[in-house]
Amino acid sequence: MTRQPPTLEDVAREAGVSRATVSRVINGIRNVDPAIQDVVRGVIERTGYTPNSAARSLVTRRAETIALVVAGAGDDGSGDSGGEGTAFAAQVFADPFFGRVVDGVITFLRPRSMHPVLMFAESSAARREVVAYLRQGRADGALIFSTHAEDPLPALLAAEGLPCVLFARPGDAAPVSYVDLAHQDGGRLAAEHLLDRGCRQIATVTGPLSLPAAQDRLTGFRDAVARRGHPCVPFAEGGFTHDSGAAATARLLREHPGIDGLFAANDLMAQGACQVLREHGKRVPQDVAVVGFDDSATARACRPRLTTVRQPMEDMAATMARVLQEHIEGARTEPTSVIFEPRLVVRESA
Amino acid sequence: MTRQPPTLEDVAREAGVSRATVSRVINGIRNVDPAIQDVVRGVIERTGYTPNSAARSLVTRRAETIALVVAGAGDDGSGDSGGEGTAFAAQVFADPFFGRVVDGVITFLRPRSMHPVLMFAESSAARREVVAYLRQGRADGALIFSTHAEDPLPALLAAEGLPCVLFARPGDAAPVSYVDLAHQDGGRLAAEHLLDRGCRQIATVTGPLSLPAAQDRLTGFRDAVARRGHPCVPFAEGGFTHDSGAAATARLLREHPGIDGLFAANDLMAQGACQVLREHGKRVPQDVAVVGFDDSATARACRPRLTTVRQPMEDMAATMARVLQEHIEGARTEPTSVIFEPRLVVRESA
DNA sequence: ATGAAAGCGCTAACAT
DNA sequence: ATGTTAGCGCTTTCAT
Repeated sequence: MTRQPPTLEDVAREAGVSRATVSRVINGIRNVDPAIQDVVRGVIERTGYTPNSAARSLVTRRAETIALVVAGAGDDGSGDSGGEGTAFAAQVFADPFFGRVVDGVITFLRPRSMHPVLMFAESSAARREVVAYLRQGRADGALIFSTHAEDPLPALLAAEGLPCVLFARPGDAAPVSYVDLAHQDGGRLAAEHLLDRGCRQIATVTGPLSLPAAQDRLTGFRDAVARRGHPCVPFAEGGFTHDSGAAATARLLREHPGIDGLFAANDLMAQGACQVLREHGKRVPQDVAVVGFDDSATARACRPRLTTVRQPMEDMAATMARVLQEHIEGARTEPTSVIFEPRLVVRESA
Repeated sequence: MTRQPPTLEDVAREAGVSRATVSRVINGIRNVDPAIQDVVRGVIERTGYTPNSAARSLVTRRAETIALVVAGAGDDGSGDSGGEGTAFAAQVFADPFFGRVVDGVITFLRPRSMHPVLMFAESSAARREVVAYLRQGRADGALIFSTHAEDPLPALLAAEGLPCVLFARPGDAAPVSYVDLAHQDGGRLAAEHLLDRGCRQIATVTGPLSLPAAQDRLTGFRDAVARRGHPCVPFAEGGFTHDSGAAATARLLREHPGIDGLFAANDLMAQGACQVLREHGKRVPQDVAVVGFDDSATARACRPRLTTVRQPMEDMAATMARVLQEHIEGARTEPTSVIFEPRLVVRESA
């Protein structure tokens, strides 16, 4: 029979004051006699008292928790496909990109003693679960990372008036805040670097073109190249995965064996591209220069090390958390957007 | 002024029954007239009622949440070093290994509508935070993944009687449940494969030898090799990171240029090893066969694809969640341990 | 500056 | 089978 943990009541009795006073001391509210404060703090220390957070949330209506949701495709119009986990998680975390996101989020949350709950919204059942979670007050808001455009989740949340902030501009112009990168500028940076290096036949492996981000990187790249006198750029669509990058590069090479410069829309694909190039007897960067995107851990780990367009993921994620917090506190009522600038990191591949 | 969300009371009034009855319907408790059930469900549907989870937790004393904690070194005896995030997160997620963990955990949690809160415990302040979190009742238990042995966290939790399950046997024999891999068998698998392949001069790049897992992999490897007539095996200690694997391999090569078989204690290091070998003009696997460990995403992504010892991470993580759940429910009171068997996955590197 | 008292929304005995 | 009642542990007016 382990004894019940002490409550506010216990502390109050022990300290010879009222619950209200103890509560004030705990929440750092002014107007409490310093002497009493000491007594109370002493009792708290001695008893090892910890406030019960359910009781507190019940009255403050705050969970001090936010949902960190990774949203994917999957529209299984069906009802609740129920249980079973999801290789989706492993897939998402395979791109080290997400580690930097978590890092940025934690940096903001920790000093405010808020905490992130990890959620996946890859099916309509899972999306409903996210909405329910917030409506139950288990989280005060959501940070959403969609791997596909046309994600229905933001609109669902907006319709319920639940605070949320997206990573990347929503496809359907839902009225929600978002943080994004100037992807076109990123594409331009890559193009100019390849051009400046003297590449004459350049091509690009894009991300899924249903994603605005992938579109924009392509557009920025293409425009910059056109501005330098190359009217059309061969491209092949990939899926932001290692294997899709390799496959796309193989296709590109079949049509255009003379390529000497390649821009892959993320590092994973750039790595796949380098491998295929090598298999085709091309040296990187001597025969073909390759530029990636993101600057994820893999960019430094592979050989040659990747020259890449870096997104300041940590800052972007922390900013998302900050904006979300403003919405939660009511300090901000209208949706806003914050756009970050990418920068080129030159290593060995180009 | 947005209207308050409906409460149980509202639903009860609307349905013409008592709160208790509505509560019974929601919690699926028998002994409720089917007709009434329908009415109640109708009202819930119409009003969009969602139970407030703080209120529920207050009485059930369950948060339906577990802490997913990644614990690291850092003993800053100092007080609260306070705020600031941690590149620790990015570092941890850089090993795709963790994605599989999340996958396994979610698989178990989701059907039980429990949720994971992500926490990092890399400093003593952060460890205290984890303990406080559980004591506040914000999570019902913790799943702990330590990157270093001698982690003080398990003992702290055990001392408070807070439910937790570790990944890997604790260094200090804290009285807590854990799930682990038969690392020695893994080392043996790697050794036998290299030997069967005909390697004559084999060596190994170990993990941090302060970690029991790294020790065991080495021991299993060494014993198996000895059993086949090779009394001593050269080894170099790494740190489970890509770069440390590369560095350790370089050292090994300096002393033993004739190596023709190499076992790296994880895939990240195996990848680093392959790169260094190539730089030394050695082909993998023709000149040197390389075996990794984990079977993380990188094993399939790098070239040559890694032959590696697979840990069933998803199953292990799901098992951790199951055991934790048993502790939380009180269905299990004594600590237990579950050991999984590794298996060899043969690809191209050996 | 401090205390008394009224809930927050829910579950769980207990009574019927 | 359903309703009544008593809290769960905390914050927060409102008095004093």
